[in-house]
Amino acid sequence: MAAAKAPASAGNETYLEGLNPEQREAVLTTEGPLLVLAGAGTGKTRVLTTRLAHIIGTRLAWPSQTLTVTFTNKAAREMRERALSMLGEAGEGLRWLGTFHSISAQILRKHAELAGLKSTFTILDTDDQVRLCKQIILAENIDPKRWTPRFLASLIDGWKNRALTPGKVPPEEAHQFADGKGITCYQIYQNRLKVLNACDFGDLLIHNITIFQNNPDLLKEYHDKFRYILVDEYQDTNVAQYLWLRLLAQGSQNICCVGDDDQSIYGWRGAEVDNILRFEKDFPGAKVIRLEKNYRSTKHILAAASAVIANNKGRLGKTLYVGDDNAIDEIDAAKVKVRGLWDGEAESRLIADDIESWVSKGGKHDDCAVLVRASWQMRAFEERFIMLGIPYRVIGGPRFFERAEIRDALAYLRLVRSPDDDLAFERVVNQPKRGVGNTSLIKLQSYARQDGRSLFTLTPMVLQTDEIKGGAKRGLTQFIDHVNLWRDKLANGMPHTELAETILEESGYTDMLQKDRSPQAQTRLDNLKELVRAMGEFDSLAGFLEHIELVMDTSAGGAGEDQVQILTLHAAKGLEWPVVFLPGWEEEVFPSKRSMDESGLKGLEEERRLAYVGITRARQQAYISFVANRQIYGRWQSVLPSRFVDELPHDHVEAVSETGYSGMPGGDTGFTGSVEDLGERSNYKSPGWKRLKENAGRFDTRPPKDATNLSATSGGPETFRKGQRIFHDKFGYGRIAHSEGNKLTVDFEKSGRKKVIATFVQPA
DNA sequence: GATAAGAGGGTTTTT
DNA sequence: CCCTCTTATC
Repeated sequence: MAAAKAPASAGNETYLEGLNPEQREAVLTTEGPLLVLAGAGTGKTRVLTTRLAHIIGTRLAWPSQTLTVTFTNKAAREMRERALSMLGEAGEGLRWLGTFHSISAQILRKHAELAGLKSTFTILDTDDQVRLCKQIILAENIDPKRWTPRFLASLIDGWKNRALTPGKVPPEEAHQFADGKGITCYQIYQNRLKVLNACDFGDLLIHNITIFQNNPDLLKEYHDKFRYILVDEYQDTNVAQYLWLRLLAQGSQNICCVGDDDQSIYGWRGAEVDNILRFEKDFPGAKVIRLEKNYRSTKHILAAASAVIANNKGRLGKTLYVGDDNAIDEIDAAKVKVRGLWDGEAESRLIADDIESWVSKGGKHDDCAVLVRASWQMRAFEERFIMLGIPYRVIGGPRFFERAEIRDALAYLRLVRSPDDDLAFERVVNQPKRGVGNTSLIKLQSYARQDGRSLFTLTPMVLQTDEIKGGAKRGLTQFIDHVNLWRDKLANGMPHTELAETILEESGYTDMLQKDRSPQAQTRLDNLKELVRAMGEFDSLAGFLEHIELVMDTSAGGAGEDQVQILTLHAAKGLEWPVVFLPGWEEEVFPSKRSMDESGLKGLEEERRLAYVGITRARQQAYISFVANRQIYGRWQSVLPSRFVDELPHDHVEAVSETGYSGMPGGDTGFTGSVEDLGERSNYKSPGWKRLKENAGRFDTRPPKDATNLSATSGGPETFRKGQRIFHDKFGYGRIAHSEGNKLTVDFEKSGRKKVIATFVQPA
């Protein structure tokens, strides 16, 4: 971009072409609170980046005097890249650009003692939290089956999202858990964290808030430090984050938030859309500007997304329109395609084919993304892509840092750095096996509880008594000695990667895996090597631990390669691609059953916003698909098309049934045309669709093993027509020979053989 | 205390 | 279906 080289103040103007003069001035006016309400693809991030560049470029503040907050690490990374490309060297030193959590962690490290912590505190992940909750539940004699640790953890999380410390939880809510013990557990939990010298994600913000509230002088320092505050995705802030921002913004009042109420998709994590609706009240004198001109997508994509989101009540409401200078020639723009298929395999096959043909026409894999509702849906695509050799990258997915071996290695490192970290101690004290079993651990824990000291500091004293004998004693002694030795090495300046290797070697962990002949063992060793490699990118152990505790991000490698991206809808927010595939639009999958069970209409509306986010990720072409049968958690189920499919506007959507699935309107005739043409056949009125609905859940429609690649059939055995042409991966093209009873026989052209390809079983 | 087999429970999204 | 936690047995 040419603007990168131009003087900052002049160059930045070119980034704001779509804004009217008044809006442009507001963005570049640097005084007072500003809210930018911006629909999808209207250049939200660009506005924010431009403002940041303007502030720095015109020397209103040094980079280190600006605070820029995002929600995801990916967004932070992107923001930094964009700012640097606009500013060049002037942008060096954007120290306070990051996620809410990473920035508040930085601040907390500096003033940890004000929150009763040491600056080496560890940050617990979800798994640690749940384990801690379990211990508390057991200690309090609560039935862990009736009141699960997970539930307690989410309850506490919810309170922290709303900035409720144990003293502030409303009494009626305190009774939600184990007949009123909820608040007690919360209190114990907090006390335990203090002893462990640890905090969880929520604490990072809560501690910040308390420290600021109790130390006005310190807060004043931060007011002076942060002269300009910029916030991305404001609609996703929770109460704690809002309070944190308000405290920091009290000084300069120069806070600029951008957001879109239609893209609020983190309600389950405590996000309050209210924050954005209330902005003008919270920040008196605030300017509000609206961006409604979309630069990203074709009119069909926009129309489809708008029509779906229009079904939501309780939104600010805005009308997006297509910029006349959009890259895509409007005349040639393709409609959004909606496709019904037999099962998930057919779906992944079709999508893989589409990607191949896109690439054969000169497109890149990079241009394509598959956006799913839940990560279990990713596997089908991975399998197909591997089979065809399509390069792909999973973003998010099963997380590297959540693997057992990685967590073990990290626990060793944590313990070396922070001896009070009991959770780390418990995790690795007998891993690999050292003869320290449950009994010994319970003994140690009861002593530790009495003394109020950590396991690690207390164990040497217990070892001097005869309380623990034999193998357990030997194991513990060796363990303690090792950790002390490693700690010395760290203190004496051993490089952290070398330390990690030493620990893995001397603890016997590598040995254990090498002796393990199971197929996973090699992967685990590889993962550990990868971990050490990743550590090398940081210059200290502290820096590394800080990073992984917060980031837990696997997307580091592989960026920039030409790969199809597979990710969840949540992870896709803020990103865009020319071609976007949106599979799995079935009731109970998307909108997700769980979300609707738990949050009813509110949940449904959030799911719909997710659909809106999904569609608007596409620049040129969006493909929506649903299937008749889906394997969910190992069980075959017949499923219905999502209600969101029905909400799509007929004028802008093309219904395609390339595979002869008669559950799809017109599917049994191989029809291709507009949804409007299908008229009354759509909206569940087609015979196949109707039957699907009636028979939902009644048939076990699993095809026999040798016909798993079946790609053309219908909603039930009686819907097959003789002579109907179908395709089967293994046997090629064929025509239906008989549909008798519950068996379907096909005549295959290539082999000339008749074959039973599907058996329908009606459960008793 | 270690190991193997069995029962039971939970299956969304993320910092 | 997969993973964890519990129980039984050595």
